[in-house]
This record gives sequence, C-alpha cells and structure tokens, in this order.
Amino acid sequence: MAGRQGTDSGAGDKVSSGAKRAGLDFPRPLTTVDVVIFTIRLEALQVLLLRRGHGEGEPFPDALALPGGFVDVARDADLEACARRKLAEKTGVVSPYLEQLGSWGSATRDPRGWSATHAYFALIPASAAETALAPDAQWFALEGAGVKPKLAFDHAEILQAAVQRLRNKVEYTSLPAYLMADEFTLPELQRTYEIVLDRPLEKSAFRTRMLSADLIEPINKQRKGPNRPAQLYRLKTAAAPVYFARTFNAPE
Amino acid sequence: MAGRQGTDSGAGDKVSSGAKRAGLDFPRPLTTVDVVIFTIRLEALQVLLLRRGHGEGEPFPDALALPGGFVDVARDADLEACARRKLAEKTGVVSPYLEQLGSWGSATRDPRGWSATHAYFALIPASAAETALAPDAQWFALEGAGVKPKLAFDHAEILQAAVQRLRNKVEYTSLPAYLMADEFTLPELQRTYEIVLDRPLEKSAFRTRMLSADLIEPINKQRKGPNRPAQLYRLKTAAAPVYFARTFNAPE
DNA sequence: TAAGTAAGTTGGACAGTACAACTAAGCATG
DNA sequence: CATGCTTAGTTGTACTGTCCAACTTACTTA
Repeated sequence: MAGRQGTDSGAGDKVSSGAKRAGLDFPRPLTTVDVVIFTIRLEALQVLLLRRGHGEGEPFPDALALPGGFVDVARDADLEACARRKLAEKTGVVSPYLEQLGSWGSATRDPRGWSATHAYFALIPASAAETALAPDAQWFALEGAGVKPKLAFDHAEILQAAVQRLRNKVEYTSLPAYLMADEFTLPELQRTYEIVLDRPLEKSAFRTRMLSADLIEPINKQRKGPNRPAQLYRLKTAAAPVYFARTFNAPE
Repeated sequence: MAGRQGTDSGAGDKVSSGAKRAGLDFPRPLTTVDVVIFTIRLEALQVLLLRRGHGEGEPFPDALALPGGFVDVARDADLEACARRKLAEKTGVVSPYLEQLGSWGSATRDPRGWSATHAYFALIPASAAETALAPDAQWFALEGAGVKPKLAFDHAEILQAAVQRLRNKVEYTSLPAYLMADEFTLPELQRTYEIVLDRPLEKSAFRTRMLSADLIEPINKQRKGPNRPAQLYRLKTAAAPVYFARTFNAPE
C-alpha cells in the first residue's frame, strides 16, 4: 500500500491529528550510513574500524565498529555526501573510489529501535591510509580470523559482504588500481590483485590484460630496486574502472 | 529542520533528558522500500508500475511510480521482508528472484522531506505476471522511449539503474532463468536472454554455455510446434544463480 | 514428394588465459 | 670482473570457450 499521507509537513513533521498515515506520523526507522574503508598495508587487505565510546545509551560500548553514523538531514544533501563526509572525518581522504554496497535494516540490528543503514565501501591508496587518521580509528588486517572479534551491530555481516563484493569485482575489473599510489609498477599492481584475491595470478596473462586495457600508461621513470628496474605506470583516467570480459580463471 | 518524534515508539528509544544524540532526538528521514519488478511479456522486458492516487498531501498525484511505500516498523521484520510484502501485495507472487539494488536518499527526492528508499529488483515468470495483479498496477514495456513518461520521485533513475544492473548481470549469470516458466526450451531461454540484452546471441555458444553449466536438466518431454520439436528443460536447483566466467562477447 | 522453418550439431577461426621456459637488468659476492 | 641470485619482462605452445557458418534433423504444409 503506497501510504497516503495526512496533511503534513515538508520538513517539519507535525503529526496531523488523528490521521494514521504510515511514514509521516508513524514511527520512522533510524537512518545511518556506514563506510567500509579498505586499503593495502603490510602486504594485507586492511579495514578501518573504530573503537566505540561508552556514553550513556550508547549501544555496543567499547566494541569495534565501521565508521558511520546517523544521517544529518541538515548537513547531508544525499546519502553519498553523507558517506563522503564520514570518510573524510575519519581519514582526511578526499575522493577515492566510493561505491554503494547495500543497505541493512531490521527491527533488531540496533537495540535503540528499527534502524536501517546504508553501507558504502571505499578504496584508498596505502599512501593516504596514514594521514589525518582519526584518533579512535585503526586499521585491521582481515586475514584468517583477524578481524573476527565481534563488531558492533551487524557490522561483521556488512564487512563480510564488502569483502565478498570487492573480491568478486576484482576478478573482472580494475578496482585494485584505486589502491595504488600515483605511480606504480605492473608487478606491484599484480601483487595488489593477488593480495585481494588471496591467490597467485599468472604474470603474462595479467600483463596482457592490463596493458591491452585502456587503463594505465607508462611514465618516463623506473622503480629501482635490488634487481632489474621496473617500468612505472600511472592511471590514464582518474575516472571509471575498467570492466574485463572475463574473470582471471575459473571462479570455482 | 524540526520534527523530532515526541516520546515514541519503535523498540523503545527513550530520549534521555537533555542528551542531544543525533538520530534519536534529531529528525529522522522517511524510510521507504521500492521494488522494480521485471517480467517478459509480448517479447519485451516489462516493468510493473502503479498509478498514484491524488489524496491530500500526496506528492506526484496521478503519476506512475514503482511499487513501494513506507517501512512499517510494526509489521516488517527487516528490509527484505518489507520488499517481499510489497511484491506480494502487488502481484500475488510469492518467492521469485529478489535482489537488493541499492538505496537512494536525499533531502529533495520527496517533497515531504529528507527521505531514503531501499530499492529491490525482482524477476518473475511471465506465467505469474498476470495472476492477482493489483488493480492500480500495470505492466509497461521499456523499449525505446516507452516508459520515459516521468515517474514519481526519482523512480526513473532507480528504474534505469535496475535495467542497467539486470543487463549487466545477464551478461554473465543465469538470471534470465528466473523469468522462465517451469518448463522451457533452450531456444526460449536464449530468446529471453536476447530480449533482455537487446541483441542476438550465437546459438551454439549459448547452448554450450547453458548445457555445460550445472543449471538445467532435460525432462522427458518436448515442445511441439510447426517445426522440429524442442527438448524441454527445467531448472536443476531453484537455488542460486550461476555465474559464468565470461560475458557473451566483448561488452563494448 | 518437395519446400520451408526451426532445432540442434559440427568444425574451423580466433581471442585470451594457463603454463613454462626463456631473456634482460640490476645487485652482491668472490 | 666473472658468477650467481633475484626480479622484470618476453616468448611460445596448449587449452578453453566464443565466433561464425555450414550442415543435419524433424516436423508441417502445399
């Protein structure tokens, strides 16, 4: 039933007398936005988590949680702006890759009442992962049972969905490019893919795919190391990710 | 922006005296769920739309809109249950393919105030597309400029996102199987793919892909027509869709 | 019996990955 | 300065699955 409304109300929801209209004078769910922020640190995929406070009425005191919070109807023009705000507040990072992940809402996920969260996931380069980090924020590797320690709300589920979505898309997109610094070598990019996918990739197929995509371009510089120097590349367009027509190998 | 909900409500969110906790005693966005319901009718991909009423305070009177409405915190255990409820109310269909599409929220999408909708998309077989259809609901083909006539809210954008997501996934999944009747032939399945993708597919590659996937099984029956009869198949498991390792051809 | 149409098969060309061996360029060691 | 080690990058063959087109099969209609 597409709820009709009482008199209403624009922005201030006066409850019109006896009109029982769902949504306007019925209780509204809490609305939050959470952001799963990934980076690569120490050869591992890591997520930014916050230690929650323990003020009065605060659920899940001292637990770890994803960065996020209530939508501020006065400050946030839309959901994505809200997500960017929370991202910036916690990392100082301006505009990395940000994608909507999904939403989770139920009567029970927040002890304070029916609540729905809009989850986003962001990829930021390791170089930006340290700067201006909020004091209550910390990076956690998610290998094995690493981050399992119970997260607040249903954030463990959201995090798992984010990892799954990321792994899935890395299989056939150029998303890991957003985890790289401005300049990077092909072996570094491949390593990033391998860390996210948690499996080794074929060197020559990987190079063929990346080089034939309209994704990166060589710059006039090399990365010197103890061995043969590697050609440095940079992203061609800071724009949209590339979608490949296949996964790397049988997804099974 | 005024409107706090007085004392209220939900699962008991008492507002502690003077505590100014965002979200609890701050205004909450409206929360809705919308469902994009697809089927194949008359050799075309079609969507279910509703003609809105024109009661007092109703935004977008008489406009077309996606089926949906406010989350009912008393009846809906979670968002997906809410989506299934709305799906059932409008089509009578019980449990087709239902996937979360994303969420749209902003200060301006609903004239009544800051609102966020959780969008789902559903696939139902043509056979079920007629039964128990709500009186205000109607199927619309979305060829060319078919359904362009302005939809309420940002529903045009949501619909476009749904079509894009569907087309994308059809490229490398077995989603169209959920648009089929219980028994179907391979040419019928291929035709469904072609309708959704709006381009012809190669017969032999299509057959190879479908038959080598663990998706369908032949039944001991044939579809008789004016020409050579076709083998009938059914879905092996009513369960999860199959993901193929490639798209059908270069997506560009 | 012949023509027509759609179902289903077959085979060669092609694209991109899988696998493995190879060359290239730097460093460290003696 | 030659040798060996390590990583960057290339080459070539095998294989998988699509692309493309011709072919066979089965049934209807004239």
